[in-house]
Amino acid sequence: MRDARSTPARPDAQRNRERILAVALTELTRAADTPVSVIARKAGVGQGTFYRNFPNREALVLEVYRYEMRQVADSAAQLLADRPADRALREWMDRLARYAMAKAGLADALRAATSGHGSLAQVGHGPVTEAITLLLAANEAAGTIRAGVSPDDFLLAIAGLWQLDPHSDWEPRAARLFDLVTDGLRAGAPGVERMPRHPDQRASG
Amino acid sequence: MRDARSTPARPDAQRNRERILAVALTELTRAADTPVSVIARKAGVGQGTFYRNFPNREALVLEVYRYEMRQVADSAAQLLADRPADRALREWMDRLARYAMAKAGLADALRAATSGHGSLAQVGHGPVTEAITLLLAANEAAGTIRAGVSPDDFLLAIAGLWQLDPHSDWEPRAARLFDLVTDGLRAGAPGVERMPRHPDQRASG
DNA sequence: ACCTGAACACCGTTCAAGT
DNA sequence: ACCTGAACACCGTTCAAGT
Repeated sequence: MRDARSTPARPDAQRNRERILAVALTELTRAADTPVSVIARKAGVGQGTFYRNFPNREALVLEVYRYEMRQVADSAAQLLADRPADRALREWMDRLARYAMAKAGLADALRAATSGHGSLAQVGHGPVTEAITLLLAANEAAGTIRAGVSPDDFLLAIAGLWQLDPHSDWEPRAARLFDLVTDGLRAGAPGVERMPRHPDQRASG
Repeated sequence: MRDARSTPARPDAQRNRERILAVALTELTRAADTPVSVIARKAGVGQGTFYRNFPNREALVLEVYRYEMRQVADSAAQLLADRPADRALREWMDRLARYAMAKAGLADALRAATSGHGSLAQVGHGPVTEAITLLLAANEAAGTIRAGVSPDDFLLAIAGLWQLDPHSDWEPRAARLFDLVTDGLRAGAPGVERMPRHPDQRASG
């Protein structure tokens, strides 16, 4: 492993690392249990080179998954600029769901590699938590959710997402989960006296 | 594997199976990655005997975890006999949380063994789903939750439970999750006009 | 029938040898 | 410095040989 403070890697070494990551994304999405040896071979490097770049298999999987999560996380700011806070939150959840399902192979790889420590939802921790913080703050300010809900609370409430089977008809189940969570967040919010139960349902980003 | 229709096993063979299960419960709770060879040895049998009783490691872990889940599931009926429906539901969730945390080692073993298929929450499927069905029906009848929530919806909403770290201060986080879910279930329920947000908090079974 | 334990297949990780 | 790939350690599963 090489950190930001050390001498920059030789360009060819740099490229090795990137190739490994690219191959890992493709390969682990297809089959979560692809051996390190196969990933190394397809990336055109020896196993030793793999372990020069990553301390172990888990570190690789984590980095790949983290990168993917950051993509969704980063879209939150834009959504908030375009729509009312409650619509932005719901659209973001929908995107998260699509991402989580598209990368389910990766998620399995992560579960297998990190069994025991580190839960799936908290992987993008930096970016994802930031995104949720933004979304919750905007909604709290708009009076569309109650105060005092932490990003951690929110993540825990939607954790069921990662239990859905991407090969199944997961959309309605995710929608029902989001409806329930939305109602839970709304309960006791200042802007809510007699509100329809989950009005976002009729909309589609 | 031997199913119910075949000739009953010899008493000594029967005892082997039970010893394996007992050792597995202890050992997997302590360390989720205990090898099959160790479990077999501590149970006093050869590896071949292990595989005569279980098709693979996953089947063992599943059977142990399923048995543990059934314990919690079966307590639902009694709770409903003793208390109002909403209190019974909350107390049952609290018990489920304590069980899930106590058996976290087992849960890890299961995650590792079944990575890809079968989510943790749905393992006890038979008994657990039955228990939830009872609890939801009673609450719907009492007007304390809205109609049309399936056991599957409920399981998805509390799935975050299995992400908590049993070595951490998980109780308040579980409580906040349950509060949010309770509010979500309550939204739009007939018996609710102006209800306190989550009144169960002040109570303790 | 049922049991044992050595043998097999396979994977993650390391390291001696090379450039 | 960095790379390669054979070697090592370890685990799940099978199977020949025994009772």
